[in-house]
Formats: sequence, C-alpha cells, structure tokens
Amino acid sequence: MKENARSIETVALPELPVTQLRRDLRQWYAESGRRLPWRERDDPYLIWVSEIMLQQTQVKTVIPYYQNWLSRFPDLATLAKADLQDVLKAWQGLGYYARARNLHKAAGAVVRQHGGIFPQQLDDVLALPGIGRSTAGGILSAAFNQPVSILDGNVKRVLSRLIALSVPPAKALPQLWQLSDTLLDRENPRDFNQALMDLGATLCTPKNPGCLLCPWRTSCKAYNLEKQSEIPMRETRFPLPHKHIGVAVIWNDRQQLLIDRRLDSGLLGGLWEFPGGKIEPGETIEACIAREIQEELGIEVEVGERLITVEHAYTHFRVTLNVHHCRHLHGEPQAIECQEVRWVTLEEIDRFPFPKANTLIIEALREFANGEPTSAPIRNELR
DNA sequence: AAACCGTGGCA
DNA sequence: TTGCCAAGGTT
Repeated sequence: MKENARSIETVALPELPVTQLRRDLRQWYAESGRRLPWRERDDPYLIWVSEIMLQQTQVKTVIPYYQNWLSRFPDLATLAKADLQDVLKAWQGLGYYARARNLHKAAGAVVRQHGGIFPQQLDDVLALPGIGRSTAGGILSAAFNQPVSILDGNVKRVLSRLIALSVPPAKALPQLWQLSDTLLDRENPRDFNQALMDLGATLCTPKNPGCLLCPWRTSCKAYNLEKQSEIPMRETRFPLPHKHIGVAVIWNDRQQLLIDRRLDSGLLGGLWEFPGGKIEPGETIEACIAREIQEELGIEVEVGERLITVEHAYTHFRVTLNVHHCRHLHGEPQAIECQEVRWVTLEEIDRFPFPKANTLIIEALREFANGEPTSAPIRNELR
C-alpha cells in the first residue's frame, strides 16, 4: 500500500482530543457494543470467515450464512479439502462469489505454506487472495489483538463526519487511513476497531444518525455544523444500463434440463445457469434463444412458450430474463463458451450452485412441474 | 487506476 | 419504481 504523501501534507488533519475519544468510545462499546457470533472466540479461522462474508454485506444478511458455513466447514483444514462446488453452494445467494473462490484458494495456501496455521504477520496475511488492507487489519486486531487499523464503510463514514470531510471518502483515502491509524487505541486495538464499526453500523448510520446518543458528538465536526446528513459526500453515478436476455430451459425426452457452468473468472464465476444471451436490436426473443443456443452449445432447439420473466439488478446493470421452454431437437451439447454442460432432473438441480436470478427460474419450474397455473410475470422484488 | 463484482433493504 | 448503500478486493 503506497501512501500519497502529497495529499497528506496539503489536507491537514484537525486537532483531536485523541485520548478522550478513545476513552469515550471504549465506555460506549462496553455498554452498547453488539454481541455477534464471531466475537465469541478468537480463532483466526472463525474471524477470517466472518470478515470475508462481511465485505460489502450487512451483518443481518451474513449471520445465517455464517452459521451454515461453520456447520459444513468447521475448521480451516476442512475448507481446504472441500470441493469448490460445495463451497460455492454454501455461498449461494450471498453474492460476490469471488470471495468464496478466494477463501477456498487461500485455505489451501495456508495449509501448504503455513502448515495449516493462519499466519500472524501482516505481509503473510495480505498475500492471501481476497484479503486486502482493511480485512487484514480486521482479522489481526480481532484474532490477535494486534494494533493494525481498518477502513471499511462504517469507519469511512464515522471518520468523514468526525472531521467534516469536504470531499467523497474515495478522494481522501490516505487521510482517512492516517486518521484511523492515529486514533487506534494501541492498548486495546481489538475493542477499538470493533467499537468503531459498531458505532458506524448502529449510531453513525447513513440516514438518520443517532447523534444524541453518540459518544463522539462533542468532538464531531459534522454534528457541530449540523451537516451529518450531507457527510459523507457522494459521487455522482450514471444510470444503470438495461440488458434484455433470452434464456432457454431446454428439455430432452427424458424430462431432463440442460444447465451450464460459467467460466471461473468474471460475473457469477463458477456458478451454474440456464443458457442464453443478449437479444440483438430488432430480434425476437425466440430467434435470440435459438441463435444463442446454437452458438454457445452447438445444438438445435425448438423454442416453445414463455415460462417466466425475471427482473434483476446487478451492481453495474439491470437485466430482464425472458425465459422460454425449449425442446432439444438434435446435436450433442458442447461446452463452447462455458466450463461444463450437464443434463439434470428437477430432483438433482438443488445440488448445484445457482445465482439468485436463476433460482427464481427453478422455482417457476417447480410450479410448472407441479401443474400450478402460470401467473403473470413474476417480479424479483415481489418474491 | 477506473471498472468490475451480487444481493437485500430502505425510502 | 428507482437509486442508494452495505465489515472491499482484484485487475
């Protein structure tokens, strides 16, 4: 990590009553800190798993996945030996699937390079895939009480308000890192870092922060300027592009369905899906599906009636999946633009990891197979 | 170094 | 309905 020395010089950090801030935060945490599953023990594997799951993901979402994960992969050695498909299955629905692939890969690295013992050197931890500076600090401080600072979304927001930062946090990362490091209570780094995140998650929230209960309110520049709701400043973004996709549910004459496994890199890497592709301008859904299936799988299908229409939003675009029943006519399916192709029954399909939008298709297939009446287009957000 | 990478909840 | 944001890292 390279510090931007110039910007540190030009943007001076305010004078802060550091000792008092540490003491007030410590006392608040003792009274109001959260009790969370990964705070009950200091096993680095348990802390590590929680830190990866919590990247860009809220505590409430993580907890059930965390419990289930530990029942399947109770220790690092078990995870290292596990099949990647089982790992992805346990991650199904959490999103950012590279986190699961990297966790699995890193477990193997710890076994081979560190004798199965999670490393305690910052450089060794940072060398593991999926662990950056903030996650390394979170793990080392929580598991070993090491004085390593953190800078996650909570801390960025808390510190931005504390100094009334006049630019979006992304434009001031060196200063925010320096502030996190300056404030860090080196006598109690574990509790300090956890307290800072709790403060951001429960009081110093993005909307309607509970400033009247905040232990830092007398020192908080944003509060004293009544600018809590304007800080941190946001970057302006472009509207999300919308893609229209034709998707095939291909049946053979043995009541089996054709699914494919995506390439390991990129969007939804390593997960299974129903094949399909983008509808070209002026193209009908049926023509698109027939064309995509010929191009991607090298087979010919007859496109039948609509099964479901799924709306789904990813981070950088929205999609409409136009899903149609298809009948396999001829040709042996080939893995041309994917890793693997497979015929499965509706009974077997649950064993494979699918992304969210595809699980909605599977639900619709179940209803179809059970002879339930097809309803109006089902919207993702209504489910 | 800007772009990419999921999903759920909320207003 | 749409946009925003969340315990960020990788390329």
